[in-house]
Amino acid sequence: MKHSEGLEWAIHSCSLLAALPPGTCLPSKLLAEFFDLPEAYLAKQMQKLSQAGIVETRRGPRGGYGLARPSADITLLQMVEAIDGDAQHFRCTEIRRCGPTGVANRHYTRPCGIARSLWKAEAAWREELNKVNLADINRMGQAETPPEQIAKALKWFQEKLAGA
Amino acid sequence: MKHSEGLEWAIHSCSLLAALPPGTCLPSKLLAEFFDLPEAYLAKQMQKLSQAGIVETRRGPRGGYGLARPSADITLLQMVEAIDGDAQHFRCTEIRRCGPTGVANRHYTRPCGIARSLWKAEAAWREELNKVNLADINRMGQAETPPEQIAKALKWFQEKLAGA
DNA sequence: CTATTTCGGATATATTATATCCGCAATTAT
DNA sequence: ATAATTGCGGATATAATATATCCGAAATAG
Repeated sequence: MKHSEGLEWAIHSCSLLAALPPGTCLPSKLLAEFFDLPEAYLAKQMQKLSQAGIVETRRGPRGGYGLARPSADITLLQMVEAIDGDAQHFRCTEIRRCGPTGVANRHYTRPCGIARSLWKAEAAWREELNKVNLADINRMGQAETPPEQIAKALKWFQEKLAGA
Repeated sequence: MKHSEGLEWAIHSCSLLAALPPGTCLPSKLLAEFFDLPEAYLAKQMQKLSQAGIVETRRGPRGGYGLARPSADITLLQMVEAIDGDAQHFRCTEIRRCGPTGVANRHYTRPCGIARSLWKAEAAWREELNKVNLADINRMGQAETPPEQIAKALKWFQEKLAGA
């Protein structure tokens, strides 16, 4: 019961794209360098975001990944589901029907209380994730990121994009 | 991002113990037979419940597992954490501090908005799980379990406990 | 005291996650 | 056109975790 490590990478990458001027396109090489992450595996995460329609890709020189929608229209839930999948965390195998005291399937009309309770909690979790979007995250980021880092990052991108 | 399969087994086993007369003690062999599950692995789940103080164990003849507390005092969250662990699902590795634009650790005063948002959603999930206890689950079970199965189970236990 | 029952830690196997590599297709700058 | 860049998808290797089993130690009934 845990998130994949790539989730953190993917969300931070989206957050970075949202912080830069709209339409900015960053290749996986640059993203990996910025966060000091393994490029090939980060690219796999971005690929998942692309398949989910969260980022758009541009191939070829000057290509890379860019947000497919305004940051306010990309929720945390969408990113989480893109990376970790949208399957329910609890999969009921209906063991209540098994064993010597089980009865015919038609007698079971709805999921058992255990499954319903666990699914209800999952729903609360998803609801909370759906309340937060990339714009919110970047507002928080602006308040909590050290000014020194913001300056450093601005300078770094200027040099990188100028050099290319 | 998913629950272990043993979670379903553990909760159903607790639910069964709560449904039987207080103080009832069932060995893993009987539990496994009742749900048609692999005995050795089910015992592992019960072991976790025991280590978490949810069930008490009695070794030797006539031994087995029994609830350590009244069913109203055992929450779904406690059982979930006993089986799947109580670690946070999202582990922040602070990649914001890495790479060429990171600054000294002392400049970061609190977790980033991404981690806080994900943890908040987890908190909502735990809160929901903590609202439900074993007594609730069994009330639900009484309403949704086919009467045919209840009768069958009663008979099965009578025979089993008489034969022993 | 002894035989039996049952739990619990150690161990093995299977599955999944993590990480990498390479050829291909698409795009762009020259 | 051509060469260079970049993402995509498949194939593969390794690490971590979940799943499953076994056997010894502990406890009890008789």
